[in-house]
Amino acid sequence: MNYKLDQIDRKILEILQNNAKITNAQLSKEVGLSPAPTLERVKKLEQTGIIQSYHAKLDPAKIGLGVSTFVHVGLKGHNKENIEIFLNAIREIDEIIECHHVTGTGDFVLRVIAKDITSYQRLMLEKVSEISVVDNLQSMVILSTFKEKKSMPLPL
Amino acid sequence: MNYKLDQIDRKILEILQNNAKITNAQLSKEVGLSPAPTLERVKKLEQTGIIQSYHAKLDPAKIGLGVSTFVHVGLKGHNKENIEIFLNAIREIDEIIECHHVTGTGDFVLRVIAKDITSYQRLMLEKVSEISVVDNLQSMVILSTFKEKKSMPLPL
DNA sequence: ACTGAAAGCTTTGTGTT
DNA sequence: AACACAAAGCTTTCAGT
Repeated sequence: MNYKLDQIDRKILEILQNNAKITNAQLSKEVGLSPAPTLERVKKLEQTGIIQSYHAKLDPAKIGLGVSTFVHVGLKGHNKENIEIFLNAIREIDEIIECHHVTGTGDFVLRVIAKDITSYQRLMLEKVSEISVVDNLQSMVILSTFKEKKSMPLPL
Repeated sequence: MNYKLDQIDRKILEILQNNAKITNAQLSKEVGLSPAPTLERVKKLEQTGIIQSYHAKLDPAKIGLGVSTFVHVGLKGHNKENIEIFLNAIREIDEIIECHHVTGTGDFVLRVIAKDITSYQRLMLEKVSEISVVDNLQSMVILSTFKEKKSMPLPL
């Protein structure tokens, strides 16, 4: 499932990844089309699912979320049942904002966000460690973030 | 720098994190205010920087980006100069969409996205490994993503 | 924080190149 | 496909309450 995007489509995608709130009038100017066909292209990109959704990005620090981490999780077994148990538990925990199944030493990588180290520690001890199928945990606290592109490279 | 948000502000933030394209009219209905004061609150949240930006989220698979990874990077030394050299090199590489300085075994965690395993391998071998201050690399390929919340937990 | 009105823009549709 | 133009519908702003 791969679509043929021309140069204009790519430009639209690049712009909307970085600024979803741009008006269609402005967007059309930047890509060099008139408003009508520009909007048509955006609609098509949405309908085909190339554009999945639009999100506001908040500043974690300003809403009292000072701690952001990656956590490597090893499970006690790699069978389907254990994975299901783990995922069901993960789904219930609001502070876990991402959960990826990965190759390598651990089985899963989590992205966790919390108010401070104290509440992070309590979260990990009381909730994540307590999941029956969890064997081992390794936390990496993010000290600072140097790059956080909201746009992906568009190939071809 | 922390702001006092009431229940309505939190509801606005929650909604906009999940759907930045909602109209003000609809948003005002969902939070139970009329359009004018609702818009005022959104503007204030933008001005204070609590809302940082708005982004379109694309489907990587549909634009031909099949490989997404985490990479742990260890540097040859933890001094300022080496870190600067590393960050300057990282900034130039489009496929690296995130770079975090973290505690733990490695020094940095990267988020990398590429067309396929072949081009990923070439990217790592020819570009990332070649950075003079890089000592060791460990890639974890994301097999699947089970949770990817675009909204963070709002404390209090 | 609300209502109500006015201005401006977005968006849609038609006909044309 | 894209354009220009016009019409309809929102969004947004600005009064006054």
